[in-house]
Amino acid sequence: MISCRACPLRRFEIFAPFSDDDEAQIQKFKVGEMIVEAGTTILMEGASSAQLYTALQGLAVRYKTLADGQRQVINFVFPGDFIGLQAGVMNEMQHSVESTTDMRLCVFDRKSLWQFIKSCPPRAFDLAWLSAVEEHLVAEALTSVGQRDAISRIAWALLRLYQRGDAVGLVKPRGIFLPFRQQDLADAMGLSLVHTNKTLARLRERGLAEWRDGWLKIVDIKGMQRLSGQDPDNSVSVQRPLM
Amino acid sequence: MISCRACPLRRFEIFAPFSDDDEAQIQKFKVGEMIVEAGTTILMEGASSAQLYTALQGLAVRYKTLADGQRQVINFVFPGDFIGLQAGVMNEMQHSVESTTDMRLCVFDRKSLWQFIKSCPPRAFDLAWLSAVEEHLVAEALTSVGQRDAISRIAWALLRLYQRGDAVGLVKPRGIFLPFRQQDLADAMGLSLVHTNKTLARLRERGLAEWRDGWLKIVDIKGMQRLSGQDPDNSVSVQRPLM
DNA sequence: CGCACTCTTGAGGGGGCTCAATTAGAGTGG
DNA sequence: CCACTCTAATTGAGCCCCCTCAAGAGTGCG
Repeated sequence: MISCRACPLRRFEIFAPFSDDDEAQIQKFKVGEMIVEAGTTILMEGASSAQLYTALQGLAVRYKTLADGQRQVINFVFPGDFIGLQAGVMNEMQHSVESTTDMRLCVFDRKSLWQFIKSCPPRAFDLAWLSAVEEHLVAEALTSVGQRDAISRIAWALLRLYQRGDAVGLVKPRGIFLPFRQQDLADAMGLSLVHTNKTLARLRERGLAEWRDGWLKIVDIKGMQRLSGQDPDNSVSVQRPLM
Repeated sequence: MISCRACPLRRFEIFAPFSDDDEAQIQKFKVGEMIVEAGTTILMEGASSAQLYTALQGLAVRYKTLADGQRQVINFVFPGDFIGLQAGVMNEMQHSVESTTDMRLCVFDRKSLWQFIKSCPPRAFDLAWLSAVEEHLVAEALTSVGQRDAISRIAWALLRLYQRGDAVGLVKPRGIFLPFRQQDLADAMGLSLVHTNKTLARLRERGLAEWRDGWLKIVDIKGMQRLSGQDPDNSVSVQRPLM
């Protein structure tokens, strides 16, 4: 088991720096690691999980399922994301989390969350911080889905995925490997699978971005930013704590 | 200035109970009250406010503005809602807050938030809790906007507004007074003003709900729940802390 | 009385939907 | 080694929901 000190995520500047004391506290809170295969349901809507997690490696999808089987993808999970805060703080998850790839997760015990907070109040602040960042991301998605047409939405989503991956070192020379299905992207942006597919083709034809066989390549960043309505100045991702 | 002990919001069961000690701590954190007129911008996107607020009376709208002037309403603000957590925890608001009616707000000093957390760990936990509830509400809106058609979205929104108002005692025999504009509802649900208006008319004709001159009356709750895709069992709102 | 704001209603067009069929790739088992 | 199955991506056809444009009514206010 990797110690928090040696956690490879810590070097990325998107994460707020740790004091040695913070580190010691969080190390005590950590109870182990978990490895799951692609396609595993890590947390289930309505469940009251005994564990909370931080994603260390791999990708996942957070989604809500409706009575008629429709699915809304709330967000994509990247390394460093804290999973299960809702269950920890309210008593029940309001959405499910399913791994898209094999994953390695840092495991925390829900019961000791309270103890953890008492011993280290500043970390409670971090919990709120994490949650506020999460809300911000969901609000941005809502804005995109509510106000923009298909090509802008898809451009926005691809750009966000790219930036989030970049912040945790996932970008390689040939692009970034994001093995989500087109259906996941469609369910995230409130579009049909068919129209998502056609819109991806349009982005390719217009020389803006390519996403084939899981590999995403942003060809024209400026063009993508313009299309997605993203402010180039504000494209720097917000810093947030790592638990 | 009303003391926290006498706060009229405390009696509503949607809010998690206070211990006397909690109350004393939060009273120290409170620095005053603020009255604003309808149409006031309380917090501005991009700003780093020195104050945080809890709405005591009146209604407001949280929204993001896009470069081209489009607007996405993220959520509606009801009494008991904490405003400005983003500014308190990240350094900048990611959306604006504008009052729809005259409002009375409880004012907290941002600088002392840190002190408050240290002195009262349980309340630090509440901050995370509040933030998680807020994220949940936004995720629900995203689900509605992303997956449902116009009439379902509007039905969902009206039902949510009604339930949220009911939880803080705003429902009168003739209904609930919600003086938002149709444009606000349209911007919240990602619909045009025109289509929102026509959809409201359809809800009226079908004997489901009426919203005229600011007064909202849910005529057929079961029908509205069915239409909005809301689970009747789950319609009870989640409990949350009051700051 | 003119201006501004909000709500309302009609008309026409298009963006994104559903239905349907095809291709490609990965298992799986005989 | 090849049928068979299953999943994911792709492409075409037709249609409808919701968009925009436009005009009008009701209300409050300077």
